[in-house]
Amino acid sequence: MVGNIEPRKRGRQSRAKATEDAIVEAVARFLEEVGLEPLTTNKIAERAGVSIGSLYQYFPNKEAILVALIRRERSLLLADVAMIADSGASPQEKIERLIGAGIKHQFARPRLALALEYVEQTVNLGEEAQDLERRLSEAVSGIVSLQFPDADSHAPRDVVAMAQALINSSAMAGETDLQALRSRITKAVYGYLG
Amino acid sequence: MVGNIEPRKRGRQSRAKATEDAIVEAVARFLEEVGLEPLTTNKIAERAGVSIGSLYQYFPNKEAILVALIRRERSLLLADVAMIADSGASPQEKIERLIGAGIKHQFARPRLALALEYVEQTVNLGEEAQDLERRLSEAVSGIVSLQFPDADSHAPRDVVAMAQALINSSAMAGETDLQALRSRITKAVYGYLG
Amino acid sequence: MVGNIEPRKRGRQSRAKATEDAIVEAVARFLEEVGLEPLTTNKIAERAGVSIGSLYQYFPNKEAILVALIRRERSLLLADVAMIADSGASPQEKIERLIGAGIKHQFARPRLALALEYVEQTVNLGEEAQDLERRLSEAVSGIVSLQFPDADSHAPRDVVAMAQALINSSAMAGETDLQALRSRITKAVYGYLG
Amino acid sequence: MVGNIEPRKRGRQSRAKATEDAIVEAVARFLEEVGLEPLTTNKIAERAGVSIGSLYQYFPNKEAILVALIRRERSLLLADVAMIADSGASPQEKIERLIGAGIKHQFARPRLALALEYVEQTVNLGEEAQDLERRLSEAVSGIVSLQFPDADSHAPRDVVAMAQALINSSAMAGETDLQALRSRITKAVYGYLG
DNA sequence: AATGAATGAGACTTCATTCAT
DNA sequence: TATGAATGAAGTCTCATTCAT
Repeated sequence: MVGNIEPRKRGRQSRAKATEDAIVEAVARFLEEVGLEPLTTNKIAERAGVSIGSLYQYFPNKEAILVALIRRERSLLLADVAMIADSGASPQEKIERLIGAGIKHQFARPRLALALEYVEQTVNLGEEAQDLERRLSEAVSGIVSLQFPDADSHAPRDVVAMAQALINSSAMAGETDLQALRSRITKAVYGYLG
Repeated sequence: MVGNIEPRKRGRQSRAKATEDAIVEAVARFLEEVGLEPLTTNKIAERAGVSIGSLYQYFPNKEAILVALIRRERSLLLADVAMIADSGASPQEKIERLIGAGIKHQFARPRLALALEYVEQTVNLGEEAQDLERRLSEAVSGIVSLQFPDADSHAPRDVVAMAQALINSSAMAGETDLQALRSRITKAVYGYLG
Repeated sequence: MVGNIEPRKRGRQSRAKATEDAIVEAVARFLEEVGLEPLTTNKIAERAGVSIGSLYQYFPNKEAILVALIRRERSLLLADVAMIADSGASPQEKIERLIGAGIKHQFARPRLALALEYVEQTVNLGEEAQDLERRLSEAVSGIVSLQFPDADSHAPRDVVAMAQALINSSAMAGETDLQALRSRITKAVYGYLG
Repeated sequence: MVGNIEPRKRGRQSRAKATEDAIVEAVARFLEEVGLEPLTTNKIAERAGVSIGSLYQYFPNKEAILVALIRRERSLLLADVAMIADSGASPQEKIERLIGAGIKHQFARPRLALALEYVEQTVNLGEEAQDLERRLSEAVSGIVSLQFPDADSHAPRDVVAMAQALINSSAMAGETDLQALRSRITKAVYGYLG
C-alpha cells in the first residue's frame, strides 16, 4: 500500500460530496459487519451503490478510502474534544467529559473503532490525518495538565491508551452498562494520575 | 480463511517438530520485521528454509500457522503466569510479578505482540488456543481476587487490557526504561483496583 | 478499435471547426510530449479545453481522432508536394524540393511523425485518408519518373521509405544540421535511382 | 510501463527454459498474427499453453516478456553479423553479406520485425538488450569503415536505417523476389556510401 | 517426505464510452 | 449543445494451494 492518498475530487458539487460520503460510509459498515481482510474495492462500490469506475473517480486507491474514513472519525472526535477543552468547565469536569466523549465515540461503532485502530498503524495517514491526530493529542494533553500539572510526560498518551483499551474490551464483551464502564475508567484514570 | 486448523503432523518425531517450529518462528520474525499484510505462504516457506510443498505438509493452510504461533506465544505466557500463581508469594507480590511477566513478554517482541493482537480477533482460534486463553484469564482472575476479593467482575479483564495497552503504547513509542513503565502500570492497576 | 471514423459534424460553422481542430491539435501535442500509449480520450479532452462529452460529439471514438490527425498531416504534406509537382521547375529541381519538403515536414515535429507512422499501420484509415495516401504516392511517382523514366517500379515507394528512415533516425538522434542531412538523403536517393 | 525487466528464473532447469521460450515465442506469434495493441498477458499465457500464474513466475511483467523477445531477436542477428565481421571475406563481400543477413532476418518474420521496431522505442530495454544493440551497431560500423574509411560519421546508422526501411516496405507490400530487393538495397547503400 | 513448478480465482485499477442534467 | 459524473468490461498481477516428480 503506497501512493497518493488525497481524494480526487474536492467536493465541488454537493452530489459529488454525497457520493464520496456514501463510499466512505460503505467502508465503515463493511468493517463493522465483515472485517478488514475481506474488504475489496468492488465490494465497497457495490455497498455504496456506485460503480467501481466511480469509486476510482473519487479516490485514487483503496488505501485513500480508509484514510478518508479515519479522517472522518477523527474529526468527529476532535470536534467533541475541542468543545470540551474550550468550555468553561472545571478541570475535573473536563476530564470526566473527555471520558464520556471517548465512550460515546468508541461505543457508537465499536467494531469499526477496533478495525480502524489496526488500520491506522498499517496505513500512510497523510498530512491531514496526521494533523488531526496531533491536534487531538494536544487537546488531551492540555486538559490533563490542567488538573495534574506535575503528571508524568507519558501521562496523556497512557491515559488515552488505557481508556481506549477499557472501552474496547468492554464493547467487545457486549457490555451495555455505560455508567458502570464510565466509573471504572474514571477510577483507572484518577488512580493512575492521582 | 476457514477450515481445519490443527497441525497435520503431531508425531513426536523431533525432525518434524523442528520443521514445524522453524515455520512458526519464520512467521514470527516476518511479522516483527515486515508486517501482517505482506505475509505470504511462499515467503514463510522461504524464510523457514523449507519448500512451499513441505509447508503444506505441516499445516493445512496459512491460518493454521498463525494459530500455531498464537498458541506458542500464549503457552509461554501461561507458563510464567501459572508459575506465579502457584508460587508461595504474597498476593501483592503475585500481582507485581504478573505485571513483570506481562512486560517481559510483550516487550521481548513488541511488534509481534501487536500484530498477534490483531490476528487473534481475525482468526478462528480453535479449541486449543481458546483453552489457553481461558486458562490464562482464570489464572489472572485467581491472582486478582486473592488481593481484591470484592473487585468488580470485570476487573481481571480490565486490568489485563490496561496493562497491555500501556505496554504496547510504551513499546511502540520506543521507550526503554522498563522500571518507569512498570511503576506506571502498577499505579494504574492499583488505582483501578484499590 | 473499429467502427465509424468520420467526424460527426461537417458543418461549416467555424465554432465547430475550431473545436474539432483544438481536439486534433491536442492529440498532436500529446503524442509529441508524452506518447501514444498514455493517450486517453479524457486527457485529450482536457488538453483541448473541452469536456469529454463534447469530444464525443465531434468524434465517434478515439480512433477517429487519430485518423483526423493523420488526415491533417497528410494534407499539409500533399499540398506542398502538389505545389512542387505543378511548379515549372526542372525534374531534378523537383526532386530536390521534394526532399526538402519531406525534411521540413518530418523535422517540424519529429516525435509526432514517428508516432503517426506507427498509428497508420494500426488504424483503419478510412476512405479519405487512404485517398490522400494514394494521391501523395502518385505525385511522388510522377516526379520520380520525370527524371528517371526507366526506374524500377518499386522506386517511388523505396525512395520515400529511405528518405523517411533517414530523416527519422537523424531527428531521433538529435541532429540539427539539416543541410548535412539533406545532402546525405540526396546522395542516397540519386545513388539508388541513378 | 516501468519496473523490473529481468526474467525471474534464471534457466536452472531445462523445463523452466522451455517454458520461458514458449512464452516468448507465443508473444512473437501473437505480434505477427494479431498485433501489439491487443496483446494481453492472459492471451500470451493461453497461447503459450501456460497458466497466467506461471507466466508471472517467469517474468515480472508484460514489458519484460517483450524485452526478452527483443533480446532473442537481436541475439540471432548479432550472431550472424559477428560471424560475417570475423570472416575472412573482403570488405565488399562483408557488406553484401551484411545486407543478406538483414534481409534474411527481417524477411523471416516481417510483421514481427515491424512490431518490435516500435516496441524498442517504447520500452525500457534494460542493460542486456542495450548491450546487444551497442555491439550490433559497432559490428556494422566496423564493417562499413573497412570499405569506406572516410565515410560520414552518420553512415553506419544511416545505412542500417535505409536497409531496414527498404526491407520493411518491401515485405509489407508482399514482395517475394529477394534477389531484386537485395540488388535495390545494394544500389542504395553503395550510392549513399560511394 | 520433499520439492518447486503450476494453477486460477480474484484483487486492484484504467479508460473508452454513455447519459442525466 | 455542453458538461462531467457514471459505467463496467477488461487488463495486469498476486498468492493460497495443488500436484507431478
